[in-house]
Amino acid sequence: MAKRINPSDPTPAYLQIAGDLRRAISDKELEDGDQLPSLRSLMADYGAASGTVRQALDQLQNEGLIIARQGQGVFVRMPRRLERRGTKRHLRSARPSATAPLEAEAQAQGFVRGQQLLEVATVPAPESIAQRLGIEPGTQVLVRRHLLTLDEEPAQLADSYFHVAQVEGSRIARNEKIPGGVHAELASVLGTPLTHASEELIARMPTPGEAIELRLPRGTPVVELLRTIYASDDPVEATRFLFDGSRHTFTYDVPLD
Amino acid sequence: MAKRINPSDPTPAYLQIAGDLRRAISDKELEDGDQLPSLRSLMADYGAASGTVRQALDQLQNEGLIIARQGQGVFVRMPRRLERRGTKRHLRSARPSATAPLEAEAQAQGFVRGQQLLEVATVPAPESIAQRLGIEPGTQVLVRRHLLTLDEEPAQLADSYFHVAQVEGSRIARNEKIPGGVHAELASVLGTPLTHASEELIARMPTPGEAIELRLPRGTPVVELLRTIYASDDPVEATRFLFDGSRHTFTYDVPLD
DNA sequence: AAGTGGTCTAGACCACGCC
DNA sequence: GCGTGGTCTAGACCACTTC
Repeated sequence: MAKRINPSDPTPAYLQIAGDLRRAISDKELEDGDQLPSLRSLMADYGAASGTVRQALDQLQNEGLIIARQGQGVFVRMPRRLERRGTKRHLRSARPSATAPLEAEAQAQGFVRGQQLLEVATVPAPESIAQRLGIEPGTQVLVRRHLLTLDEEPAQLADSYFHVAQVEGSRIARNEKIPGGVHAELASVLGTPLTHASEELIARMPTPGEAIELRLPRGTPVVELLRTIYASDDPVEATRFLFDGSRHTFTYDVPLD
Repeated sequence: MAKRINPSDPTPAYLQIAGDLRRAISDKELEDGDQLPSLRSLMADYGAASGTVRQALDQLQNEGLIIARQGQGVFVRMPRRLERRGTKRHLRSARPSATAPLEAEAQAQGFVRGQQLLEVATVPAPESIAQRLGIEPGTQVLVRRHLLTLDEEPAQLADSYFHVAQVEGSRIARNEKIPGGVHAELASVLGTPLTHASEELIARMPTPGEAIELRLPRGTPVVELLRTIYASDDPVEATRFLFDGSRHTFTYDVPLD
């Protein structure tokens, strides 16, 4: 490693230090989980003040390359990603109830997947949901909130919204898991199959509240995904997903012509 | 605004300051483009040292909420997003040459879209591309590199890779724009239509180099999208897109059953 | 107790944009 | 010239983890 600041280089010292460390990581001198030199030893190595070295480490944290753990040290961080298939996936009105397909998919990729039903409630529809369900904002809707984990770590929030009139009295409106899956249940309650869905994704930085819910370290973007499910062109479910962006990849099939 | 640090609150002072400013933004006291109080006036307001106020502003920059411009001030930042449709989009082997569909789409959304062909070259295939084209890494492939702009600002990089044998001698291999579009040309060169594509997206923070190429302020994630185009199950093109995550949304249609 | 990262001070000086 | 943000110092003290 360079361990020297070049004063004739106009690059700020903290970026020179960050650059040295970044190169060490991309050259695999330091790999996932490895500990970086301590803040104090970097100060000594480079002859820099603590604030300067901190800036360098902050920079790399914000790039998502390292994670600092108080009392322990600073470590390289390169999490694996779960592939989420947007097509030919789990969305089937008739579903083999052996093992849930999402479960199997995660297992095949070597993850332990967990799912918690956090809440079932009736609430006024948020703007983005109302728009997609084709109702006025503020109309009462039923919401089922889930938290999903990968390898025991929170990785995804999913809030699914339904028209109250369509699901009241059904298992969907009760605070309990639905063994065959919500979509099979929804199709059966409606008496028509679910025909298609549309998905809209954006990437952004999390709000502080979201960062806490998903336990996101600095430098981790989230992917917000809005999925609308239709039965014969009528929107029957709208779900707002919030994914840990560092631990997912999203795939879609696109037919041409 | 609060303008006061509560010493009995265990929340660090810089997060209290950031919280005050964040609330002002989300409550629309400060809107897109508005200038925040200067660093020095915040120091005076809160009775905090410069470093502390800077930490607060850094925090908000990393959330993508504000942008600091040296010599000018700190401003609220909420850019609009271009919708990129993953389905029924521009990918047609026969394409009406009136106005390019992507162009029309951007215009309909009120953006001025620009496109530059940066380079056409033959290079060894990067790992991720080789994998998707079904060839050995390092095999020579033809690449066409584009930079796309929205409202005169760089917003997207796109590197499209082709099998050398399939495109040599065609207009695709020459350093010039292709009026009817690359895909119509590719289908005609191959003598078969393009049948389908797959897209894989990840969200992450940019490398410093990428941040410069796309002129990304701090707190802006990128979306890296790998698209593979097939003609009868044979991969014929692989493109690596890099989007300014703050200025795009991605939409897909998902058929069910 | 010793070592780690996290916060904060009270400055100095630099670089940039605008009038 | 003046006001803006950007970098940096040389510390102090706090919070957390490990032994």
